[in-house]
Amino acid sequence: MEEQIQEIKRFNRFYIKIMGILSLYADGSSFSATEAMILYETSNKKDCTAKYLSNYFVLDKGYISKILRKFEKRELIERVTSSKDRRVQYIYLTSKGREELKKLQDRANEKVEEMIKDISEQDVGVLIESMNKIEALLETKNRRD
Amino acid sequence: MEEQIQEIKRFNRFYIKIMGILSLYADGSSFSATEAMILYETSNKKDCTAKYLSNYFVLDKGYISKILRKFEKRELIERVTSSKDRRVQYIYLTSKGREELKKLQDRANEKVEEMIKDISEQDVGVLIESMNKIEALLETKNRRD
DNA sequence: GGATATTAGTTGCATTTGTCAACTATTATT
DNA sequence: AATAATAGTTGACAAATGCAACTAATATCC
Repeated sequence: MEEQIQEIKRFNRFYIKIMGILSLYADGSSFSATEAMILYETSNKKDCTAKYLSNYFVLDKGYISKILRKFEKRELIERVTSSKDRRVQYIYLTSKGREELKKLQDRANEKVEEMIKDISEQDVGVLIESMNKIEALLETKNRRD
Repeated sequence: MEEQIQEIKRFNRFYIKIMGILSLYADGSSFSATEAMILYETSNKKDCTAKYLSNYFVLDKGYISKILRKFEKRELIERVTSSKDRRVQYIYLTSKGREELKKLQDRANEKVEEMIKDISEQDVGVLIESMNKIEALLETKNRRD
């Protein structure tokens, strides 16, 4: 048991490092990692709201609000007040927002390609299977929508 | 290929979230995540130096320097100038530093235990195997000491 | 051997990132 | 209607991190 915990922690350290090196979505400068994740989640989540983002990323709602304002200034998103509850604003990517997100994603794709470029096709299969197993085993927990 | 990349990226998002929720080493307040990693790595790496930490974590050396100074003030580390090269200072944990690190580690252990507490022993085995596979497949790259 | 370049670490300043608390507008509760 | 709760905003602030100039030491090159 103790030993298993150590192995899991070792993996976590390892993977933190991998992700740091990948810096997925860290493209030069136009978005911070957090901003990129928010942009992505906005497109991913149906009828996304500030509150959802704040819960999902466990980030202060004031901070989320500021990021969204910036996005709005840059015309990456638009906000539509809910007709049911006028406190709520749904967030949607504009076409420019989708474009920018796509650029980020393309860049992230390249980094992942780079990461696996020396791994045989078969081993990439093993890699993904392993990832899926981990996800399946851990995922039922930590659900919060 | 494209699909595999998407799966890997999905796993990365998933695992970022897991680690966020775990917040390993984020114990209340006495250390930030970065500080905790640095404390750990200081104990982990033989004859650790500021330069090593800066490279290893890809963090500004000025920033590292400040964290180390704080650690020194708190008497968690001590620095010993190398006799071969007096620009270099080796960093060692004091007994107080080891104590604090141990507290962090105990807390991190508890979180990992919590994470796997509803998973059968056998599945924990699968989990760890999967982690090890991922590590083995990715690790030959990204070596920098 | 001295001039010059490089390196490890430090320091002050700037920026980025994030938190907190007070506030507004709106909806829910009683 | 009165009060409480909720979604989001805002400004002041704190923490985390980067940058560039600096010092001291060592390495390199003539």
